[in-house]
Formats: sequence, structure tokens, C-alpha cells
Amino acid sequence: MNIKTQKKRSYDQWCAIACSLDIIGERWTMLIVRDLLVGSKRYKDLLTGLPGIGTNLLAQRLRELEGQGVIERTALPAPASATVYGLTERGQGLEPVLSALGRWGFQFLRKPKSTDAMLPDPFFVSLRASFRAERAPDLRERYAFRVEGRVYEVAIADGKITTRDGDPTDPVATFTVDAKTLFALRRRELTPKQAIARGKVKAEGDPGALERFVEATAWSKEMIAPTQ
Amino acid sequence: MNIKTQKKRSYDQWCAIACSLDIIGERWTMLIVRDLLVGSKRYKDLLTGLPGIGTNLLAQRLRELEGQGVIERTALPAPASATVYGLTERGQGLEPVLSALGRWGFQFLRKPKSTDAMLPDPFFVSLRASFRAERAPDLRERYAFRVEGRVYEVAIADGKITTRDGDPTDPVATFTVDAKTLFALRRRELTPKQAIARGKVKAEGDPGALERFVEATAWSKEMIAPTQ
DNA sequence: CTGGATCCCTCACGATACTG
DNA sequence: CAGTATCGTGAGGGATCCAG
Repeated sequence: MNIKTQKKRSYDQWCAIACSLDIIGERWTMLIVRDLLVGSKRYKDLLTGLPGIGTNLLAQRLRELEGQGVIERTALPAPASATVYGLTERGQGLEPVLSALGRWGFQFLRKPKSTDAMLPDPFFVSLRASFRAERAPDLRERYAFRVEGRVYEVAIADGKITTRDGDPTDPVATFTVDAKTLFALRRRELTPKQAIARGKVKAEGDPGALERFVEATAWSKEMIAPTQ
Repeated sequence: MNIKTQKKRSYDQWCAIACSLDIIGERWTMLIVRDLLVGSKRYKDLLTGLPGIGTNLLAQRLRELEGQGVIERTALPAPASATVYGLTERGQGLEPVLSALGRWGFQFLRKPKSTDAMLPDPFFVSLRASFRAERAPDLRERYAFRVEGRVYEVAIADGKITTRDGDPTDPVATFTVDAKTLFALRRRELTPKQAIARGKVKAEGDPGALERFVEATAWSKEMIAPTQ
């Protein structure tokens, strides 16, 4: 229609925090960045990972983030014929922000409401913020998770954890599991043995791997807020 | 009017980041927390520190934050007869979030636009995020800043910096200065000597104090983005 | 099918006026 | 000073439609 003279809403303060919020402070924006932290994604994947966002709003946010150099769109070569959105280096720089938010928000995670979506991407992002190296000082292995049609790699090495979207090479084990079970394991509402016995987790590879993974990443009882 | 059955807008995700954003993700909320990080404030002080916020919106945000246990209102005793808003322990826990935002947003701070407000509170908060201990390993002193009718304390000790709203006891020096000059010093557009010579800073006490303060807190040339 | 654009309704935001 | 009341505007959210 008319030329987009979108005078973007701004806090108009010469302040680093206000500047950040001018760029990533609007609704949905940080959650888009969160999902991209585990790997580049297509439009549709972002849409399904953010239940409730309007498709117009997602398109607008992606445009704004691209304009600010936070994300970039890449056209996949011939056969795929798809565009993927990924974080730029500047966008990767937001990981400390999201981690800090995750650590602060953890105290509010109670028993999930019936309306709460439990999605795989937030699970794998949040592993980074809460991983405790001292629980697995000498662990060094790589797992594959098949969750709701997607594949994730989790690698633990040198007291650090990395998580990403995509197929790992040579994992010690591959788990097929849904997001809800992953959260239940993390909350220790379910032991690894139970999960496998009840068919909640299908494990291939090293039989002890799930137990080691859970031990390194699950929350302690005290960390979990009381019900409701 | 009717009973406030405010079904608050929520992301409805069982995710620590989404939970955080449900609480502090709405417009203006993090800036309110930012200003309270330097000390408790009265309604009016918050209002003037956040140009552009509607008074109704500020009242609503304060109500929400109080309901979530992020801030608390305290009635000052008899003569003052005022209520002040301050962060609870839970609210103080947001400092890492704001610091991370500040560090990320720093790269976007260019020459201020004519519409950009330069306010004292953001200045003193941002000192925390960017203070480099190695520049002043053995510095241990306390300054007072009188800025636009308010007084701030900045204390450097043991390679750490603290900043707060209020009158310090026994500062090595007291500076009377406006926010714009503080930012200019930090950007090294003005040397301490110049600032004093031009009457931009009125210094009482130790004559070398301003120079030491600037040396410990100013940005290096490389940190400052090119003009516009 | 993916990657959006368009429409439309609602509510949150933002400015101003008003009150205890 | 510390808010509440009111109201116009535009951003958010859901459904549908369209181009490659």
C-alpha cells in the first residue's frame, strides 16, 4: 500500500538496556531467538514452535530481526528450495541474556498447567542454562534425541554442554522420546529405568547412557517448586 | 467497574524463559526494574525516569510486579508520608538479566539521537555492567554524584563496583554534574580536566578523584561505535 | 506444500484529564 | 504527590487467502 514509514516504537533513551529492548523487547522476539539458539529453522518450524503467534507477526518479527542484523535468512540450494532463518554472530551474543532469563524464571516453573505447551526446543535450550558440571566432571559423550519428528544433539565434554538441532555423528546412544517425558525425567518424576520400562523412552546404544544423561542434567528435589 | 478477571496474556509454555517473560516481558517492565536496581523510588521518580510511560501504565506495572513478588511497596514513616517501591530479593535476582542486556545492547549505542533522553539512573546502573576491575586493581574509594537534583553513591573496592541512589558517607569527592556530561566523560569525548575547566563538573574534595573514576569506568576508544 | 500477505476484531498502550 | 478514569490509536492474535 503506502511506503512503510513505520516509525518503530522506541524507548528513546540513550541506554544500553533500552537499546537492547528496542530491538528484542517486543512480544515473541526473545522466544524466536530462543528457538534459533538450538539451530537454524524454517518458517514453519518457528511457527509450530511458538503456539499462539500469528503468522503475520512472525513474518514481521523476522523482518525486524534481520534488519537489525540479529538473524539472517539463507536460501537452501536447489532440491530443498527452502529458506532458513539462523542467528548471526550478533544474535548468538544473546545467549547470555536468554540464559539469565532462564535461570531467573526457573523458580516459577511449577507443575505445568493444562494449557502449557511442552516443546522440545525450550527443553534443549534450557539444558545449557542449568547444566552443572560438578555432577559429571569426567563425562564426555554425545547423545541423539528423536523428539516429535525432530533430532537433537546433546554433547557433554570438559564440564560443558552443547545442544543443537540436527543429527549427531557417532552418539553413544539414541533416544526416541517425547518432550513431556524429557521434562518429567528432569523433574525426577520418572526414573530412567521406569521411563524405559514403560516404553516412554526407546533407547538404542549404550544402555547406561540415559541414566548418566539424567544424572548430569536433572534438577535436584530442592530445586523443584512445590506443586502449584 | 467489574471484577478484575484480568486473564493476563501468557505465552503458555512450560519454559523458564517464557515464564520470565510472562512476568517481566511486557513493555516498560524491565526498565522499571532497571531504575529500581539503583535504589527504591517513589512513584513520581519512576515516572520522570521513564519518559513516555503513561501514568496508568506505570501504576498497572507496579501492581503486577508487586503481585509477582518482584517489588514491594513500603510506606515511609510519619513525616515523609510517602510510599516507595523497592525490589524484593526476587527482584534483585534480575540484575544478571539486566546486565546481560546491557552488555549486548552496548554495541548499538552510537551518537545519541536528539530524541534520546540521557538519564542518571541508567548511567549508574550501566556502570556495573561495564566496570573493568583490571583498570583499577587497587582502587578503593567512594564518590558522591549530584545529578539533576538526585544524589548517587559509587563505591569501588576489591575490584568491584557498587552504585546506588542516596548519600554516601565520607566520599573522597563530591561531583555536581549533569547526566549528559557523565556520558560524555565515559565516551571520552571530554577529559576530566576539560570537564572541570569548562565548569561542566563541579568537584569538591580530592582533586584527582574524577580522573581516577573516569579511568576506571570510561570506555576505550575501540569500544565506542563510529558516529551514527 | 512452504512462505508468507490480508482482513478484521480485540485489547494493550499512550496521552490527557481528573481526584483524594 | 499518587494515583484513577477516560478514550483514541495501533499492535497483537486468529482466520483465511495467495504466490511460487
